[in-house]
Amino acid sequence: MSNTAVRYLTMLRMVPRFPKSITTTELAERLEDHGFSVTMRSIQRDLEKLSTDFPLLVDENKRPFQWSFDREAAMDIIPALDLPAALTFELARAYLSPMLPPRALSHLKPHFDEAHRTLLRDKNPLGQWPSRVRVINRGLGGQRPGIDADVLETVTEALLREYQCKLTYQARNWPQPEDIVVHPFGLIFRDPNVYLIGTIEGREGIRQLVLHRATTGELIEEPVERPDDFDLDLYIRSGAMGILRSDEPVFLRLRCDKPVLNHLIESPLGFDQLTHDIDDNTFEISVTVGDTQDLRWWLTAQAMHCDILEPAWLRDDIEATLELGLKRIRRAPLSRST
Amino acid sequence: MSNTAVRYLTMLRMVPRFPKSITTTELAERLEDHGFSVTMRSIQRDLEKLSTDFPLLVDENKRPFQWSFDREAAMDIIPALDLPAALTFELARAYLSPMLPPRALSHLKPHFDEAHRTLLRDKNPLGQWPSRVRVINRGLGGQRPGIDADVLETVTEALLREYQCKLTYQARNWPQPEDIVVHPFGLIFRDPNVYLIGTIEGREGIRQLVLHRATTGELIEEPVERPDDFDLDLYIRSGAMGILRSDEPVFLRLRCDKPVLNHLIESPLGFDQLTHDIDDNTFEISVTVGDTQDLRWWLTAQAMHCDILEPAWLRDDIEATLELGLKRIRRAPLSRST
DNA sequence: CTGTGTTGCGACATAAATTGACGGCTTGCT
DNA sequence: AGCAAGCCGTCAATTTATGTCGCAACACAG
Repeated sequence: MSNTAVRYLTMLRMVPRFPKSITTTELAERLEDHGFSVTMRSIQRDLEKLSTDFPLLVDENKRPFQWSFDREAAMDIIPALDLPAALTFELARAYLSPMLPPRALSHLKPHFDEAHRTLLRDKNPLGQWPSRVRVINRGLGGQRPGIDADVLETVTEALLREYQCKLTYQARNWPQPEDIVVHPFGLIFRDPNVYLIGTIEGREGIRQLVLHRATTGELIEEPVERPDDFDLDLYIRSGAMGILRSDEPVFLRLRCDKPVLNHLIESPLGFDQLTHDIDDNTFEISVTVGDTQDLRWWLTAQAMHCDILEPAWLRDDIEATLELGLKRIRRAPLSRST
Repeated sequence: MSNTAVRYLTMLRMVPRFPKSITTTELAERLEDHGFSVTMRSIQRDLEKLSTDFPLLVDENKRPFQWSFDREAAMDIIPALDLPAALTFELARAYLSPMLPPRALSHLKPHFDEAHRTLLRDKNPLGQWPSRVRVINRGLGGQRPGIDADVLETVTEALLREYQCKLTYQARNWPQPEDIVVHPFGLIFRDPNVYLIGTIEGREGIRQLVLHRATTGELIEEPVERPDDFDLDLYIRSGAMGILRSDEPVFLRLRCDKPVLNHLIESPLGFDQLTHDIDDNTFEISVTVGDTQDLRWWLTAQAMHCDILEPAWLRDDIEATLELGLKRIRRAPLSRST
């Protein structure tokens, strides 16, 4: 194939989205790396030709011209999205919107937009598609705390490139925001919050920084100092996040009422789930699951619909939770007591 | 710009992923629509040239050659994903994997792969990125029931194009699978299941079909017969899905213990949430939320950490749930009783 | 302010490619 | 068998792409 066309494509992929930019000289080098040896002149001509068909922006003020791709511009996918794929993108957006911080979502926006356009344009003359599909999200529907535009970007880049970064941060118990230098070890997305795990320069111990408490972020091009034996999984399992009570999986055996918990049969809790009917109104399942907070919540709420046959300690746990809850709710303040 | 290169791009976008295909003749027509008038001969030549640089497949057995794009092939995005965008894709995958049926996810796979490669290749010589980020999912971590490859595809296409479709389906109370013709009205994704809402030809009433119970699907190119006044949102709110107890939002007032429920302060349950401290160990929040099943679960499990000040009926509800649960768990079968 | 190096751009000649046209050939269908 | 559609090789005319040169504009350092 005429390597011209391929070179065009390669060039297009090299031009970054707007805030960033690239110069002809850089392009020349990078093309060289890819095996295209062409004159600078050609690159200049190419860029101009391309900008008639693609949303390329030039800043002609700085002298090595700064070329960038329109920030919002639709992405071009090859091959074009087909209908099911586009629909899947829509679903993804519905699922992710309440889960990911808005800033992160914005990176996916051009892609979602492309999918959206495909759905509207392609075959659906009525444009009625949005009225045909609904996603019902689980959870309490809380809001995600807002994360600063730059902070997330800085932190992810620092993490991936193993650099330090500077954050303006105010922990819950700090009287006021401080500028801190962080050595990032890892990032944990846990439903409502995003945690940066790392050390703060000049202070002891591994910290968890809740990203929405940071207001500014800046990359520092200094290598991270990290203990060789740090391991994010071990850190999480150590209980530092207060999530998993234990690393041990739980072998769970439940006796469930039939109409109410039928969905357990069709959506097993784990890969090894075994189900067998006891009588017309009862069935038992046995399955290995992770010992999570959510599991306890669910069992607590379902206690009236099932018996926890095993493990005994978990049943005792739930019983205690129920007991404490009931005790408290019974001596609860009157509704109008504030 | 030389319209050759643009034509190449346009052609590439027209070639669908593998199971589907397109012929030179079709391409000629569609290119004509896009304003490229070229000989068939050129198109033939183009396709051959392109296939040296792109994973194009040809079936030369059928006589109008069938061209398609490699099903698994990496997508090409213009411009290339930058680091934060690629990371966001990774996160999206982590969040979505347990949420979406595998078949739907497979449509996103090429895109996730592209992101993955970007992360590994681009700037991260150590390839250590996967050890740096974790997503901790909520929920019980159950499996999604498997949905047949064709079924989801057929159903989405039927929905979008307003056609009927034929499914081999076995409802829970049917003795054996039957072939039914469905008039699809809408699709509802609700965490573990996907529901197709519509009518069955020759039977009364609007049905909910759980997609994983269908084994085959086939598009029927006949227009859907749907009441003009059908509205998916109204349908859901009518309680048909057994989700929302009421359409009415709940005005919730909680008195919470401080260290345990601190996260409510930072991740409000709703936009109008107001918080005020009572003393060092207690705070109150008031907020409007949807009356969902999940809300009740959560309140039940949190009963030991907070008082439900309002609404009284919800408190009574939770109290009843706790009471029944406790009663049941206390007279539960012994652990070794099976 | 002045040189120096870099970058952009117009022009031009050459090399390379694209393209349509034609004709022979295979394949599938009637 | 006959016909139509589609694939492919070939070729000449045309269009493009590319390197090179020269000049101008700009950036920067001294």
